[in-house]
Amino acid sequence: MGRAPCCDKANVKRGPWSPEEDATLKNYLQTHGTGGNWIALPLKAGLKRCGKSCRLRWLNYLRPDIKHGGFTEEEDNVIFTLYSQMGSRWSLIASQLPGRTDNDVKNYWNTRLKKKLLAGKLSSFNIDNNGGLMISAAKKPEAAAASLPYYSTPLPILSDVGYGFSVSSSSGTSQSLPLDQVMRFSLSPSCPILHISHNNVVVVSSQEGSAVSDSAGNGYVEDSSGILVDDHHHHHQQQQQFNFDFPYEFINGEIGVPSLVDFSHAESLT
DNA sequence: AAGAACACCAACCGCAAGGGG
DNA sequence: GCCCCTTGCGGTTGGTGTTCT
Repeated sequence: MGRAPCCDKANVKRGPWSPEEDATLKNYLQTHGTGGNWIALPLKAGLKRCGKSCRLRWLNYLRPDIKHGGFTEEEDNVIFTLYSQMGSRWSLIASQLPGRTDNDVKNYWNTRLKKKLLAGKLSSFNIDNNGGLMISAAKKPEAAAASLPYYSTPLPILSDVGYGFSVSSSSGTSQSLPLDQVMRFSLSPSCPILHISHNNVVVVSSQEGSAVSDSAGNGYVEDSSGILVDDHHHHHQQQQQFNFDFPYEFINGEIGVPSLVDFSHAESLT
């Protein structure tokens, strides 16, 4: 036996809310409040809706302080900065944006902001007291020693950006990038962080299962864990794994590489 | 003009956390 | 400490509108 459903699904209305239902819910809440129990609320208010549905409708749409309409560039940058630090904690991100709901922020990110970021159109980011906003999947000792900030959340925003490596310039143009150029920046084995910029170029990794090749025609594939491997070695069961394993920082709106990064691993590619 | 593809977003679902008995 | 219930959250879905071919 699983958990009992929160309401009798056969006897509740689902789908879009009618203006009449909105008015009923709004009037009830403005008169009585939630009463501390959303589950019992629809019955008291005379609505044939699930309590969860009522709560969602109120929080995401009917609340008087909700801000409807487009996001400002300032809001974009707040969302991106916070997402970079904490990942998809939409409620926390939304709490920093008055009038915005977690659902709003989440939808906005998924439908627009990801693309905006990849097109290189985000104009500015916060730089913290240590001079950089760092993004990485794992703590790196050198960064810790240098007192650089680190965050444990990877950059999932890049997980579905497309296939192969591509380059977005700050002017918004995009082109594919030979892997041997990418490998100037892809340095050491272990963590699949896949986004980095250098000299105003942003490099974005591929999705799982895609393949890329360098200018000499050597093939590379991503293995089942999303790690980029040399296709030749892959087939000979001598896998070499190449990943980004260093912190990034935002410098003038670009993601930059701190000077402490050791590029020596890159040599193993050629 | 019509169908397909894409974009947007409201709403739903399931899970986890927290609180009360 | 355990169980049950409610709430809050994040991921996902599906309907609708818009743009493209």
